[in-house]
Amino acid sequence: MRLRDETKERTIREKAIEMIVREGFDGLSMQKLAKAAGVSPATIYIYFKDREDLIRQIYYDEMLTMSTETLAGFDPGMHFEEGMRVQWMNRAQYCLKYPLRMHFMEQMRHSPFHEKFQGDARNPFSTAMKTFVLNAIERKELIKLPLEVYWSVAYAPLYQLIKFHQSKAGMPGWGTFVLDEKTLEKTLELVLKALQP
Amino acid sequence: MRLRDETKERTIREKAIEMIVREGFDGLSMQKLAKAAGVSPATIYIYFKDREDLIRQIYYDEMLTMSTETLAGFDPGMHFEEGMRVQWMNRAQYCLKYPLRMHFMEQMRHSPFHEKFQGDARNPFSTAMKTFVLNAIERKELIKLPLEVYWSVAYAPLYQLIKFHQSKAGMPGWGTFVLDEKTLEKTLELVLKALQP
DNA sequence: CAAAAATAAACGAACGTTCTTTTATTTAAA
DNA sequence: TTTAAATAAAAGAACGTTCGTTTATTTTTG
Repeated sequence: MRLRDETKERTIREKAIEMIVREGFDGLSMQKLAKAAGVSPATIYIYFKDREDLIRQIYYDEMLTMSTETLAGFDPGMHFEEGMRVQWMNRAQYCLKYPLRMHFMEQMRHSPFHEKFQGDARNPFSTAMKTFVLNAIERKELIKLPLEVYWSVAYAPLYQLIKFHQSKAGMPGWGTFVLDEKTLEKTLELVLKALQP
Repeated sequence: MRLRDETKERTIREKAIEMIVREGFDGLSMQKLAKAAGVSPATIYIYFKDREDLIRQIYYDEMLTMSTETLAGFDPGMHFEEGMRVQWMNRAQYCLKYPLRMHFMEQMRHSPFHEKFQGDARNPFSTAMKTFVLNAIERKELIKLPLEVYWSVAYAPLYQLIKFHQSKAGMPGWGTFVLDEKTLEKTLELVLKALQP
């Protein structure tokens, strides 16, 4: 029995992410990917059922990593301000540490794949988040509002900031933008001001 | 001389948007598009130089429409709260009126096409926005902050709310979410609370 | 040696694009 | 008013290429 070379699978996954980020899903072809990863096209099919399965597996894997890193040091029972700060810093760190993977996820989230794969995903992330919010509302550390409104006000600004940071161009006509810790902290304070009673 | 049938070009554009929204850029093939629009593949090349030019033209056109509708009834000299309200309502109306086009733009914005096409676009939108913000800061109706931070706090929550509204599934494990005017108004008030001195 | 990994080569299908021909419409000479 | 040249739109079929995937074979290793 010959054992699988795990390096091969990792390389395939990494190169796939690179290709998708650089050229979009359009640009991800199995033959080009094989060449980029230094394997035969047929080898890819040992590890992945087909092209869609490849994308799906990368997506799920990244979803899991993201959830795990976002929840590091986080407890749904935390006080609101502390919990928010932990999450903001975790998310920011993740996005800035793995810009490629982040780009991949962003592209994923806005493509038809997202709805296609959504149903299958089971993550402990949502429930933790829900508990955290309900706790905070009950303690009167957070105003009473629908979960979607909370989510939109609490995290959308963070992701937009990160997108500004990562886009080399910045807003057209604006200067370049660098997201430092101070800016992050200041923006978080604005968001907290909006959400606290 | 035979005249162009303008219906043809419009149909091609519409079907292209539909295909991209339903199947992603992956799913947009010239031959399938031709069939969907009821024309010959060669006809598409009368109106568009090539596949990329097709996407680019649809993008620019939609960019323009979006800017125009967002700036309707808006004046950079407006008071902050009123200006924000006008922009929020305009954006929300646009997104809810043209969900397909909105989806197309979202997909566009997160694909490699965005950076590719960005440099060429010239819109009066950015300058109007910049003036509005600087005015508001000077009048002390808006706290002093970088444009990117302002943008992130002021509009990212709105777009996230709209995305929730449009996704049939909602957050996994959450109920369905419908964005009504009251929710919109309440969220805007939260954002204003964050941004006003 | 048994068995799975890995490959090279090839499959039909679909891709973006173009070539050639036909069709519709305007122009203007008869 | 008729008619034919002129021209661009539109179509259909085909181009060579690349696509995702499979088959047949070889290589590696428990």
